Amino acid sequence: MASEEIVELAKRRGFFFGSNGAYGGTAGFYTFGPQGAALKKNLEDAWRDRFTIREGNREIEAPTVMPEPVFEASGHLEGFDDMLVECPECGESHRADHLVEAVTDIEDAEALPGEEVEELIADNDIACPSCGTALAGVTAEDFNLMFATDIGPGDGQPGYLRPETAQGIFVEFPRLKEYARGNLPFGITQIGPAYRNEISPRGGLLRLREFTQAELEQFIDPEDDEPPLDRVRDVEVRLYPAAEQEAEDGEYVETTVGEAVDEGVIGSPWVGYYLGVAKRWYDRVGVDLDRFRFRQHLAGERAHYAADCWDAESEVDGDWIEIAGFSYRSDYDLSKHDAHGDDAFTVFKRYDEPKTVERATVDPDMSVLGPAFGGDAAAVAEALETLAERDPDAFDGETVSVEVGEGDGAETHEVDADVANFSVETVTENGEHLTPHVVEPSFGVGRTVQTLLAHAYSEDEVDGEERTYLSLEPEIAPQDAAVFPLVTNDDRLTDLADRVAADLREAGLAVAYDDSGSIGRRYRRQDEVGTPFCVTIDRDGIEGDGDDTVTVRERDSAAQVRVPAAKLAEELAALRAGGEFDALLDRYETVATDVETN
RNA sequence: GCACCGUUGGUCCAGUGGUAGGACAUUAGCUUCCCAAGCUAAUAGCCCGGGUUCAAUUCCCGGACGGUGCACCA
Repeated sequence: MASEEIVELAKRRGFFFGSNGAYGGTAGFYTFGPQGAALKKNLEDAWRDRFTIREGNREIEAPTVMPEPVFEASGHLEGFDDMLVECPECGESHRADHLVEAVTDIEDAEALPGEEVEELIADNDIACPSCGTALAGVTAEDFNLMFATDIGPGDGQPGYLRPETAQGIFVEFPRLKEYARGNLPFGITQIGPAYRNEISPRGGLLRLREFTQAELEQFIDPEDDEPPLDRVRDVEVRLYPAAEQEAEDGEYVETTVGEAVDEGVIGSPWVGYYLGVAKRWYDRVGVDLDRFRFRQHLAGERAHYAADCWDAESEVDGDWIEIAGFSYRSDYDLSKHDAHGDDAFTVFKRYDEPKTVERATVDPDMSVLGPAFGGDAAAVAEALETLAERDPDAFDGETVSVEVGEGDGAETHEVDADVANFSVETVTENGEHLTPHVVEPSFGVGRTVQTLLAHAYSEDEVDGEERTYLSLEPEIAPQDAAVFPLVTNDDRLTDLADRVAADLREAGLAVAYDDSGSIGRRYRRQDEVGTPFCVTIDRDGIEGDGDDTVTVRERDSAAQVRVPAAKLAEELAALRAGGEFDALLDRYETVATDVETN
């Protein structure tokens, strides 16, 4: 399949299309049409079913706009931008930090301030790689990939559209841990939009400026918590480890989750567990597993906090695209927010047995320190505490000397040892505060939609006529069924068709009704949007002795079976929930149609 | 951001310095008992702005959008 055909079909049939066409269009923004929105919603429901409900996690919904300090803490404000220099001669833009790194020993020029990078460019006579023009004196412009906005009127506080849904979970951790009653492990999910002001949006739904993520943040105790690996131990996975990617003739490793974890191919059992869960889920929603792999991030591609990171990749139109990332983020995110935010981003971990420890403490007599040291008194007391922990022997003498202040203002004070009230106490510790580690499976919903369409796109011949159809899973297809009166010149058929469609809708099924054109044309319309079952009301079904029956036609095979109208909603609901159409062929009368697919 | 190419009914395309044509689709009617059938009719379009010109969908410049390559992708 070619993605042009998908794009054309998507536009024509209402899956997705570039937004704001009436105003010239806006790059990086796509609108999901009726079919696409339904498909996407079904996919999100399937994700929620698997990663929230069945994993015992809880879902939240956080705002998409967040204040600046959140991103100071997360590192996005500092690290989520690129320093660009534009050549005055040829107009080419280059990464300023990369240019500097290329000619100096500096390894992380991205961390340097702009002025310094500009100086380095001038001092090293760096020239434009494209045309050779000297770049000295050219301003290094920061281009931050976050959308900025103002919160509130006037000089309200600066805010940003979240570049990932994850931050909405991390910042609320102090409260979320309460809802988990302080117990690890627990998982929080969120499905929603995220925003990145991409320099160059490309490839339909593949790189957008607004896109939907489905993320799970699994909070764990790194020492004690282990994933239920046995549930997925036998799941077969195609792995593309970093070592194989770097090798001359690197190959896929076909193995099982259990083996890969046991042999250390997958570094983290938690990551391994979610690779297994995800693999099964991708199969369920209709990803072609022959065009699917897990690729490990190369060392250089990994974020510095990620111990191990794997992407789920699908092949679309000859290219491998990232559709999910599975990373072990350690305590990076929570530690950052703990340091920047007001609340504690830790949980209290109770020891199995309370520990009795001897601890050196001081209880300085402030009524002495106060008059003696004035404004420095509090600092002196604090210094005494620190000293007691570090060097209890210092309190053996008559006086204790502590240093207060920093740099030039530093002062050494002598304190009488007995004023410090030094003692070694025996205290009972019931536990400790620990910063949970985070395992993050993060899914791109739009990219998965694109994958499903590409993998479902099929062409064959029915009765010698070419047809295009989407072989979508019934659970995912935008419509559950379509209802047709075979012909419209018989009120009995149209009346029953109306009734059948209404009944199915009342039963919660998404049903299309179509009485326009020939029956073949109507089948093709539904085939092209992937409707798995078409229900046709014909005269044979109403003229017999017994109850009314209708025919149900399966999309891919065009096989038909005659089902009592009264049973229809129940049977279609079962099919949507994963039932096999072939089982209907056994239980009901099949309909000879002389139709051949190949 | 840069370079090249492109943009004509809903979709896919043809074409022209004097404002356009096809195919498919859609709608209505006739016909019609199972896979894009037929007949009749209808709806519907030159991406936006500026320039040249008596006249621009067509030529020129700029922009937007799309494709490809470069760069980028925490």
